[in-house]
Order: sequence, then C-alpha cells, then structure tokens
Amino acid sequence: MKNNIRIYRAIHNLTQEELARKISVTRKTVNSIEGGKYNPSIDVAYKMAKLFNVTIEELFCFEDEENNNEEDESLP
Amino acid sequence: MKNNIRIYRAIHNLTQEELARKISVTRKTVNSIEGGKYNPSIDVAYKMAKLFNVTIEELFCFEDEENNNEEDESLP
DNA sequence: GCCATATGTAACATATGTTACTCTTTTAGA
DNA sequence: TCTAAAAGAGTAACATATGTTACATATGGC
Repeated sequence: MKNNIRIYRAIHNLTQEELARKISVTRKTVNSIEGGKYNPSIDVAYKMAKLFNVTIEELFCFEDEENNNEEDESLP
Repeated sequence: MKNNIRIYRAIHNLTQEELARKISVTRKTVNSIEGGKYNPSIDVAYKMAKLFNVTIEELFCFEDEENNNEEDESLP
C-alpha cells in the first residue's frame, strides 16, 4: 500500500525519528510503513493522520492495491 | 475502540455474514470487530468504510480511546 | 412449542504488525 | 573529503488480527 507519509513529513518538517516519537512507535516502524514494507495498524494510521491533520484515506492509498504485485521485479 | 458497524449494517440491511462475504473476511471477524474484541486491520477497516460509503474515521471512533477502560463494569 | 435465521463465543492455528538491537547506506554541511 | 545526521534494513521475539470449527443463545414466524 502506497502512502504520502514522506510528503506530509516534509511539510511538517519532521524526521522519521521525530514522527515516531510523536506517535509513540519506533523509528523502524515509521521507516517500514513509509517504505511500504507492511501496513500500519489502524491505531498507528490514525495517529499519523491526526498529527498531519488529514484523513487516513488521504494519507494512505488503498484504491487498487489488491491486484498489483508491489514490486516490478516480477515483470518480464 | 468503539464503532458504528452495527448501525451501518442496519442501514444497508446486511447480516454479519453478508457483510463478511462482501469484504472477504469471515463472519467471526465481522462479529469480533463489531463487538470490539479487537481492532480491524487497515484493509478491513477500509473495505467496510468503502462499502458503507463513509470514511474510516466515521465508522470507527478513535478519539479518546487511550484512557478509557472499554467496559463500564469498573464504574462505581 | 418448534424451526430457521442471526448473533455471540471458545480453543487453537496462522498471518501480520511492532519492538529491540544492530548494522549499513545515503544525504547534507563544514 | 570528512563527519554527523538521517534513512534503509536484517533478525528474533512478541503482540495482535484473522481464520477454522464448533457450539450456544437469541429472535421471530409458523
């Protein structure tokens, strides 16, 4: 699932570590979610969205994430 | 975390099983989330919100869930 | 009361999100 | 270039969400 964390982090001028501290998770969690390694829990998603003053839907891109292959390394 | 699943389910006239099938989870998952047994994953939350045509924030009540005790049995 | 449907719930197994620890790589600045 | 901050990442351990299966309870119509 793609997301706009990096963008909103830039807008609010926060490092991954600062963001992590503000929402009470580790920097690795922010790093992994921002990099799309895994999806956030709904709590973490909400805390981030609230901090950035946007909705969860604005921060994370759900739309057509079901039928893609999250990497292009499998393409011919 | 409280939620309005039961209400929106009633509005859309769906049983737990029908809702479950529409969002590709089991009835137990719907039942457990609706009953507040655990929080949904962000995917399930999104699918429900999309089906009911509301935002995740409208469907689930995050606001002051940190400092409550999720039951009123502890009240005097 | 009897029956069908809807809902609540338990034990266990599996999948996924999060942390702690550590290390490497990239980026920005003097 | 050298340095430090920032970001990317691997692993193991743990917490939580979800599925499977089965059974119990409620509710309404006959």
